[in-house]
Amino acid sequence: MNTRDKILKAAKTLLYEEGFEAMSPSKVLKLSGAGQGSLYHHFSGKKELARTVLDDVAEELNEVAESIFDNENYLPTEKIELFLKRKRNGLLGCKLGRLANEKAFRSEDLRAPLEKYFSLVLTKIKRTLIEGVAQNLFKPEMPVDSIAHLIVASVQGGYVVSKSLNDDNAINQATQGALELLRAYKTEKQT
Amino acid sequence: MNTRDKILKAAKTLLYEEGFEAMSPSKVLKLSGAGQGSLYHHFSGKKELARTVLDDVAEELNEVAESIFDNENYLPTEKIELFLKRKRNGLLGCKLGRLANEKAFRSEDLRAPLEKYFSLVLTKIKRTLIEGVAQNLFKPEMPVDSIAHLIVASVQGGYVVSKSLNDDNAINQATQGALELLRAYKTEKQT
DNA sequence: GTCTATAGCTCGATAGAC
DNA sequence: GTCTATCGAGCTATAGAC
Repeated sequence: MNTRDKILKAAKTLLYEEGFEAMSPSKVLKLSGAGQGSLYHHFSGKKELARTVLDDVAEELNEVAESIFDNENYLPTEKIELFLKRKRNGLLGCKLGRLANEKAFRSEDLRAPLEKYFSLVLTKIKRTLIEGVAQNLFKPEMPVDSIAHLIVASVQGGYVVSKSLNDDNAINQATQGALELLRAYKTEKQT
Repeated sequence: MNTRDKILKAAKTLLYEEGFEAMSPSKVLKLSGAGQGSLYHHFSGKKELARTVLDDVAEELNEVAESIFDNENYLPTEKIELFLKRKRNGLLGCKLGRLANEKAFRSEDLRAPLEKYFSLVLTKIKRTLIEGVAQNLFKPEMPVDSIAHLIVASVQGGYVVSKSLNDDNAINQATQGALELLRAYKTEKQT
């Protein structure tokens, strides 16, 4: 692995585990094994390094979402279920959502990967719900927009509650709750 | 207002607006107008200052929750509705939940106020749901534990999504979604 | 109890040899 | 392209006058 990639890998780990503010260039360089100047040879600074990492992370998470929601092997109802039933460790957190509260993410350049990912996921879920209604799997009165938001929020909020309670399972209870509630919007066509 | 209170007030503002890491003692002192030594006369350091502020914030938020869930004037269904319909500005964030992802909050001493508040709220919501079932307002098959988690997560996750999208209303869509889904668990006794 | 001065450290970033 | 050395600024905390 070349120096640039080693730096990116170290930055990715630190962004996930400690966040942006705590990811100091010196920590990145120490973890990557690279020398001091290398970071500023490959990147204009800490911000650009983080942005490069986060564009990559957003792409990864988007591929996970695609593997569920753009997969023709599943029914709309199954897609929603698969997304909500993913096993998540609440004490780790979402690689993007965990950063949303940091001061630096009020600026467009750092927030952009978060906006891109959440927009995409919300769109995919909304479309899936609409398809479910069209296929008579969900009841027609389903408010797709607000329910798409709720589904995403149940994951992100689950992480927050898990971390606050130091309970890795709180997030799974939240997504389980969303799943239970959604059942009521299924038609009799369902098992 | 005495110096200690001025310092607490400034720290409270900065914790809410910028978080713990970004709340430097120098900023606190500048905002409060107090001199350098005062902070360390009244508090052992930055951590104890934050803990004092957060115990206070947890108490405030708990009083809000009590005003809804421990109020005999409302039906259980109305209590849940009031909680979910509170107008929230998604770009501000929860004074406690916004801190959950910071590194310093992995230690017990800083996390304690967050755990206390979320435990209390979850307990109150769960109890309210159980009362609702007992009064035949909610259907008996309602899974109260996971739904209580979902309700809290819809708020906390709503803030995360709002900040990520820079959309102050995303949180209201998420809580609205929770409300819509809950409707299906209401009995015919409801209007 | 409040102030000014300053310690020791780490931050993000730069200079310049090789 | 990678390294070592170092900058100025801001960090958390302490010393000591009043």
